[in-house]
Amino acid sequence: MPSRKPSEPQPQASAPSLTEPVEDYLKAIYELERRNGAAATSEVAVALDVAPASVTGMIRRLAGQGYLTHVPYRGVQLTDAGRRAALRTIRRHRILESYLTRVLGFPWDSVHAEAERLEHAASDELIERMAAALGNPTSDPHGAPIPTAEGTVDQRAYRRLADLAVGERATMVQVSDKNPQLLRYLAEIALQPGAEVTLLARAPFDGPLTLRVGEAEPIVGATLAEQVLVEDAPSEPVAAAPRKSRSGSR
Amino acid sequence: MPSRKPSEPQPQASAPSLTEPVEDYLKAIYELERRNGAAATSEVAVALDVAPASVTGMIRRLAGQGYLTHVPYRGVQLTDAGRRAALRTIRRHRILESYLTRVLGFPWDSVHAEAERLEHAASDELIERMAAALGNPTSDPHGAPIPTAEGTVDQRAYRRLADLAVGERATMVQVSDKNPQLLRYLAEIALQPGAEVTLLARAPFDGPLTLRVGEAEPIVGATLAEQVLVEDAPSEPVAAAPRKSRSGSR
DNA sequence: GCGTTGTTTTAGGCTAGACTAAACTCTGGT
DNA sequence: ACCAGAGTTTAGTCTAGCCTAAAACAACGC
Repeated sequence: MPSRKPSEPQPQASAPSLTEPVEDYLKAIYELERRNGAAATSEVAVALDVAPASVTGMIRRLAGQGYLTHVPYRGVQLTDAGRRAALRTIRRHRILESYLTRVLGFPWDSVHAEAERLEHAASDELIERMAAALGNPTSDPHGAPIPTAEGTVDQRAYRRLADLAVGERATMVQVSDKNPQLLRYLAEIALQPGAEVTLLARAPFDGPLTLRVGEAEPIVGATLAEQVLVEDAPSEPVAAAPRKSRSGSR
Repeated sequence: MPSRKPSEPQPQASAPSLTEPVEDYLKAIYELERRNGAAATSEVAVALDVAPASVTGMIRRLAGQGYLTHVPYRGVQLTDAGRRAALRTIRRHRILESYLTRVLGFPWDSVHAEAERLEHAASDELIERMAAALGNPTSDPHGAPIPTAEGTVDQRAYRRLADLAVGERATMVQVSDKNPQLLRYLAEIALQPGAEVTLLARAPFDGPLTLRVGEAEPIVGATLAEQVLVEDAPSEPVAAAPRKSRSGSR
């Protein structure tokens, strides 16, 4: 029977035990830093739906605890400790999403919210048992890479569906898990990780794109195409013979 | 953005969304009320490991929100709303315990702590999917009855192992989930829900009891025997009559 | 080089939930 | 019938995390 005296400074063995808000801040800062090189106060505020002043306050505390460095008016960057904590949370989130969809049959557009709450409550033991039950997957249902327990992640950058050249074929690899409507629509047109997709046509002025996914030829907006990441399709069995190469990819 | 005025009696639409501490208080009060008829401030304080003064404060707030009635210096009792909320949390807890042991292979002595945290984070959807995956079980791994989603529970009272007469045979049905050491020991001697147990001898003055469980004849202390609940064994060792009643309420 | 604009920080408050210390109330023993 | 001790409540603080309003700052256009 472990005696409880929760008000004392803990032995700090290996359980700093971050609060939910702290885990959320670190996770959000990690993602912003990945995308933009650094995280601005206002960006964090938007990501977490809190006032900018609240972010400043939290940031000062986290800097004091060694999770990040803050140059006033310049932005924040995670320290190694901060990055480790963020990746741990992200790992939990993605394993939970995987388990909920693959084992419990949740639709892929509803697992984000559920994982967002469970990631703070689940023990390492539970997470690793779920991972094992899934055969230690390397990506979640939306194609996002799952960090290892040691804190390494696949950092590959992918092209956007919007950047394909007309006629080009690719494999869908990833999409953000945060927009249920988008995810439901993608499921409807069968555009999910692993799916083969060909860009058949592109209307001018950022207009809609015509795709081929399986037998169907859905027409999607540019906004959608910017959110879907793809990688080069494995060398094609039969020639799709793209001849009208007029725009350089990239 | 929902409007804010959280300190007033709310219209009570359908999303009261209790906080973790509130759920814990209601659950603890429910259990104490079941056992003792009413819950005393100090009992709640011990159960939740907080100071008695903290309990008084929380109780005043919960009374104001209509979850319980409080007669100063006399104790508290849950209202219907309070009882419903408590049973919801207890249902979640027990379904989680069942899922963790039966599906994810957790040992039965470690699921309590895990469920204690997850019960506040899991959605109804998740709980019901887990319950369905288990075939809607009616009791958890420790034999505690699982309330239905509508809020009814099997309230049968059982005898304690300590109260058997020498020579009497019974079926083990239930034990508290809160003491991991005890649970580990019970697993060692195969004294788990469903096990047949016979009291072979009892030493005087609350001394140790000699049991028969399967082939073994473990000797256990009176304290242990007081925590283990049993029911009359199916009449004869031979001929198991078809018995199905498992849902009697009241 | 200076002011305007937008971002960031400071200052000051609020709530939930916990604490300690002190005051109050109930009850049981003599 | 009283009064001492156990149990309970009040009073006053504390911390985490959020808020708004106002001040400070950076940076860009002219």
